[in-house]
Amino acid sequence: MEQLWMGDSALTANEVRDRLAAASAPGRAPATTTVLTVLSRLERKGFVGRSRDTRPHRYSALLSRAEHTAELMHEVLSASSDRDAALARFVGTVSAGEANTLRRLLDDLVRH
Amino acid sequence: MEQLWMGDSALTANEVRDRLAAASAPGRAPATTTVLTVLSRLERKGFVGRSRDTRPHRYSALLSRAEHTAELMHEVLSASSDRDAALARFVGTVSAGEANTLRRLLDDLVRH
DNA sequence: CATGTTTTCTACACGACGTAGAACCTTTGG
DNA sequence: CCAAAGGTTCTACGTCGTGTAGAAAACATG
Repeated sequence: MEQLWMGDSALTANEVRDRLAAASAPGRAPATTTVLTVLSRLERKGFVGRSRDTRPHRYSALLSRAEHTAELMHEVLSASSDRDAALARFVGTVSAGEANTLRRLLDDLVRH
Repeated sequence: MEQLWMGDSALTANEVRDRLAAASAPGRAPATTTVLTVLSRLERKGFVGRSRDTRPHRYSALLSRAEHTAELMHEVLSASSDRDAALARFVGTVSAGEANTLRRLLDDLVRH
């Protein structure tokens, strides 16, 4: 359900419904109220924000997809008692390409 | 509920119950059947294995805590459309100490 | 103010989970 | 060999998150 956030930003409930309808199978088009319910719940959980002043409220993701993923990874890692061991296992199973990406990222970190 | 697995390994349901009782508040001691139910569910989900031949069945975690955490991190990462962006965000928010840990781990990767 | 649009309220089904009693199976002391 | 003790499975209930949406309330506007 979050997929659409990460795409653009600040959409109305109806725009979201339309995109969902377009993206999913013909029959699987959710009602606007459904979208609004989900949106409200996501707002309560702090995942999306909305402009209450404009009339058709506009919703937007508070965190980008990447940020959200990174935050989740941190949560998962924090839940582990031995963070270093978990990191080791993690690094030990990334692809070669991703290992290189990580190296580059860490190098960039050094130069502030 | 998994915490105990990661501690030792191959425990009976009663041993698990005892440890839970010891570890949690006095009143909060789960019944043995509760432990067995949870254990069975975890087995069904592939998180724990059990020796069905020995009479008090012995249960053990199939993955260590660290392995499990690493696997979860990979799942989270895989759910992201832009893995590199997510990794970048992740690396950008680790502590300095963990950044060093990562560097060391990546270096070790090179020497097989 | 009537009508169409937007949002909130309320509600239901479903599955995951913690919880555990009842019933069933196994072992073992007598 | 059998009954009691111990272990395991079956069944079940309450709670929670989530997808779903109708009914009702709030609004904008001609």
